[in-house]
Amino acid sequence: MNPISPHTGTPGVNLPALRGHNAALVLDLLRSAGEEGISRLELAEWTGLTPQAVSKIVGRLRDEGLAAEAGRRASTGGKPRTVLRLAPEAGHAVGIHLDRDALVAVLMDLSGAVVAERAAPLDLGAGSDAVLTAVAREVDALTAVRESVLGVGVALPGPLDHRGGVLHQVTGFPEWDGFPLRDALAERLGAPVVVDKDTNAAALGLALARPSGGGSFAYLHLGTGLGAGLVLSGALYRGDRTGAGEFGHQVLQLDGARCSCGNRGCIEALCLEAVASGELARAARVLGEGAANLVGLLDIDLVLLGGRTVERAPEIFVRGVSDVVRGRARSTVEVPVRQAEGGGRLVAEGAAQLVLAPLFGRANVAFPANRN
Amino acid sequence: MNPISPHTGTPGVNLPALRGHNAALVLDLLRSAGEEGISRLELAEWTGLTPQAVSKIVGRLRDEGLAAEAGRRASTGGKPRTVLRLAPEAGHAVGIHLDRDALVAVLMDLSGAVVAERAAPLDLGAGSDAVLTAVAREVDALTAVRESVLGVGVALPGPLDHRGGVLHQVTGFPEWDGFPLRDALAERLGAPVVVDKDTNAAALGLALARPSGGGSFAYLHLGTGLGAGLVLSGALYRGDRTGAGEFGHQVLQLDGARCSCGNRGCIEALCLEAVASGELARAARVLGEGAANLVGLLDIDLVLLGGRTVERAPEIFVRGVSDVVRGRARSTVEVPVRQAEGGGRLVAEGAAQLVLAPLFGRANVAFPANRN
DNA sequence: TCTACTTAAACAACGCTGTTGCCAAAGTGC
DNA sequence: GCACTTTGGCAACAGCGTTGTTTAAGTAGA
Repeated sequence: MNPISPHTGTPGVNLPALRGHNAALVLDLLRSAGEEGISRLELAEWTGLTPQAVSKIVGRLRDEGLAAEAGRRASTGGKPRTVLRLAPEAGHAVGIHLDRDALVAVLMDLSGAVVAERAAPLDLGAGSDAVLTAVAREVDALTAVRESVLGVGVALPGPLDHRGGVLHQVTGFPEWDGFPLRDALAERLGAPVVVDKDTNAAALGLALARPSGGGSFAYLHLGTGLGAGLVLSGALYRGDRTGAGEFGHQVLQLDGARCSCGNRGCIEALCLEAVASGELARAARVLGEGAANLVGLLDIDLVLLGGRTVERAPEIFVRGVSDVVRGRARSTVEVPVRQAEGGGRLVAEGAAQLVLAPLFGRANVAFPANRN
Repeated sequence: MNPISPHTGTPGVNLPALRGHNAALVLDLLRSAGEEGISRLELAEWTGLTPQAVSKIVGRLRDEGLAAEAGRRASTGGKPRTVLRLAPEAGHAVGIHLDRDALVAVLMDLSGAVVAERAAPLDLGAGSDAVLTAVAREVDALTAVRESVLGVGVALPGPLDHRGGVLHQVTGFPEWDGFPLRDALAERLGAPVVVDKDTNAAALGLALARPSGGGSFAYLHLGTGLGAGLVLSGALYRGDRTGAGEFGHQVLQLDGARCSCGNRGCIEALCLEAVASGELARAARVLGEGAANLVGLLDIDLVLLGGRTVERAPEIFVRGVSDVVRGRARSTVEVPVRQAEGGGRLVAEGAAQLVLAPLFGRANVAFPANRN
């Protein structure tokens, strides 16, 4: 039998697919425009479609309750442009961040605004049933009043398979190996569920928060471990087995100190050892060398830092990483290093965006019946 | 003014764009099918389009001379399927590989077969006029008889900007800095020209030669320098400034030996130093550590090795890199390490594919009026 | 040799897409 | 008030893939 089966290749595009693509595109521009709104003619310019086509698409979105008119611009000598805005309350998503010892949950509307938030302690090692119960409790609490909940996004430490929503051996918790989290949770909640790595969710959330669609950045997460989320040319890059972003075990020191993974000289080992001994500047420098490797290898424009360890002393890490990245730059283009905004809610927000992003054509997500 | 200008975002899709996409898709499947050919119904299964839609598309391709019927399959109880094949002679592309001391040129037909080949010594430092003259001579020699030459692809060591076709300071040859190679050559030849890094061209050629569309691999080129070409989920990844694949100056040894780039512990420095002292196994091991970093970071399925230094002792390098990659693997999936096929012609073939790939929707190429 | 059946591909009518041409609506400026 | 500018809806249209039907070209069995 052929190793490659039909229908897994690049899909052909028919008229419904075209319609969906253009509608998602317009919806994404409405989302980006936010409170300020955007006119039909501007949508036409941005999409390259004719104004009339945009009018039709906007009309359909209005009929579905996803968009609404909201005032008008100042006139430039003729009829003033009608401002269109996304209807944020037309849909909601729940985002769940499962960490080793805590659970953070948010309810997000279509605009990306968090409308409700919960947090609870959690023992990820307490077994699947206890964790599922905890998740269900938070989801129920958040969605008690709301309707129009499109789905639940769950982000947790990897490794896992985002397509199937199946966990591999979550670091330190071997009992999760092979657990079909997505399907188990979907059945329990009676709602669609998406599962992804915490770093991927964070990167997706940060990508959607950026004004421009394009651009490439790395989100480096330094907490109890070290991982990365990669956004390349505007799209979250997960790799074919959700393995991309394995940043912590990049070797940075041949024959260096032994790491818990069995190899030597991993960034994570070097970095965490420096943190443990209180030498944050040295940890930042090590992180910076790894970041500079990423920047060079992947032509990255921006480095964002997050995670509990970073949040404890953000200036030291931003400064330290920035210095190394600037020093190693081979191009004249400056690559900024910043702390990721969002703080403790960052991953949960990204988890909610796992559900919302496909509506805006920003999928790269394991939602059922999606190509990625 | 808005930092992001209209029409640079994700483009809307209208009917001509849809038609072009589907036609390119079918053409790509015809290309992949090669000598064996493919039937209309198989095309329909692979694209997800209806058989009737495929029939129409195939009809148009036949009218344009790009496809032809070529016999029929064995019957399975009814009318036998008509086999369709790409018409390889319907178009040709020239691929030029400019290296520091040599020029390799190929003439390639639509199927990817090399129909003519030339090689000549070259001094990349002899000035733009001399190099352009040499290129024009080879192009003229290759295209003397042929018509239907779609364009010329040029691959050379970076850094450069593939979108604008402008060189930056080619390592060791500062006089090329800022030279608009694409436009200068296009004017001289009177034909469309595409310019890209040698490693990118090689990776593109290797990607198109693979049977499956998807998959991620890294092509590592070890010659007078060390670089990489990255194919991620089936698409060549160049980065927004053609900077991706800067593999040689990944730091692998903090505070290691000084590299020509000014930093310390770069893979290129470590690797080439080992090569210079005849310790190929050590060079291979260093290369392997870098490769294992890539494999982990980018969830890569396959590592291909090429370049003159590798070709001098391929078994040593394949074995050495493979051992390290296997030893560092964190997943159960085996990542094969192989020598890249194509030998000295690899980059020139990839350069020709820079021209052809857009026809098959495999663009990711700086061709005029292309989105990437 | 004939008939029934199966499979492939073309033909015709269709629905839906974005596009084009035209016109009403809603402002500004003199 | 009038001329002009700009926005956006309405109607007709061309072109896309889809659906329903027919024709072509084989196999299998009596």
